[in-house]
Amino acid sequence: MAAASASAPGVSPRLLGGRQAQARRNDAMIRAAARDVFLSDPRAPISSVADKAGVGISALYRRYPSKEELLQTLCADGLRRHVELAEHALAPGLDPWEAFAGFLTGMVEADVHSLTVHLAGTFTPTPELRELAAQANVLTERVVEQTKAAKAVRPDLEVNDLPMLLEELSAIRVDDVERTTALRRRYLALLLDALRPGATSALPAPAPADAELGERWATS
Amino acid sequence: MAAASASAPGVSPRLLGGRQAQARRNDAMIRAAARDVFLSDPRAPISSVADKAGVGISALYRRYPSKEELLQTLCADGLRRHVELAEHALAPGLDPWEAFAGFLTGMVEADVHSLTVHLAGTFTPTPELRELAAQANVLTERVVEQTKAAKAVRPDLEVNDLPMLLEELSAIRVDDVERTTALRRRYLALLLDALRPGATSALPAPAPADAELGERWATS
DNA sequence: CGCGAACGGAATGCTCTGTTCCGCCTTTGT
DNA sequence: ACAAAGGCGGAACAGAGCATTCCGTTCGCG
Repeated sequence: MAAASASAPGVSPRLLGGRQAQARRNDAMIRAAARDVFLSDPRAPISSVADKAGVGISALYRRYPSKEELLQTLCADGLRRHVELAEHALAPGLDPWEAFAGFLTGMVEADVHSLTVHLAGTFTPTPELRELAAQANVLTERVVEQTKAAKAVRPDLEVNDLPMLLEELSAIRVDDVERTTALRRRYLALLLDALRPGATSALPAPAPADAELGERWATS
Repeated sequence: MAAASASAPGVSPRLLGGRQAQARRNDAMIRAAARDVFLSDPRAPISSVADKAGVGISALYRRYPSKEELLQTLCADGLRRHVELAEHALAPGLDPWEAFAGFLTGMVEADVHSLTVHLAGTFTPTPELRELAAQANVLTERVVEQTKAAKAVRPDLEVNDLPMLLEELSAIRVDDVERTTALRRRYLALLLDALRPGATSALPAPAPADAELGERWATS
């Protein structure tokens, strides 16, 4: 995944168009590379994205006028995924616990938290971003409410616990990406065991307040 | 805690010695400031330590020849605390679960993980550090073994899970330090609920291997 | 065969930091 | 009372890291 296609002269001769095809391929490579790189280090230099994508820096700047816009794009992608997952969990007919657990699982697998909250400090949010974030917030609240209403989680769990729990899980990280996912699954399972209703000890402090979560995504 | 004592001329006239007393006070201030600062950001500049301590940069460099040595000192402090806590948990006569839970609680309250693992990337470990780390490792293993032998934790918990779980907990962080501790207590309680033995789901992936933990503290 | 979109990657200018250095102030020894 | 010396504050220095710009090159297409 280092630098394969863009530099070899005769490789894969015009399977698709020519220059335009490369451009479209580069588009995808860059998106993917940016996701990978910034997922593992939100403050990574833009050159490492170019390196990972196997393209030059100009290819990057041709598409995104600045690093900030690239990050905003990635963040928006993450928020959209967040919304999707919440909507799926709210679909009628699902087992409440399965819906809730599936929501968390999806959030962890897509590393939505890293894509949104971790990136949030590194650029100024656009109105669109705020809009998406507000939407994600509302839907997430609804998911938690639905689950609590069905008594499918311990009653002392609050909405604002979720970002913190996701923060915990996204701190799990080893060099290998797939192994990281596997490990996160392990500790998510542990977490889910603790969240199931049943004889459990009382939680010793109130859940995070909105302000403590950084209110990066104020509901405004 | 900004800059109170060091700059006002007539304040607190020689309550203790004179220059030597200030030096000793600075010593403590600097240690504490460094702990606070690097705990909340392992890559913080050294000037922010000086600022937080309310002293100039020279006061710092008088004591520690370089940033690296300061970090090494802090890390050693953390490891020593780690060893203490493990030894305490191994003291005979304690309830196995209480010993284990107390160990984790102590590790979290002192933020040992941030002091050791998080700092570990930012300097080259000294032999003394390696020695301490090896000791901490061995004792921690013993704590887990003791707890598992007493069947006081779920059987699928492994020693190498602990660093990851501590990593999770040290990801909990808000601006206010005390509130951070309180929140960590909350999520530690959640975690302990999941660790207690009982009807729990199987964990879906093997625990971290030594190498995956970064083997920063190789047992050598 | 020539035009121009798309690139690669060096060059630029700026910011951030570890470390050094210099002049000042306050004890302390005589 | 005075001069030397320990401590100190903070400006100055040097170097690294990075976003962004710029220029020469490549290659498909008309």
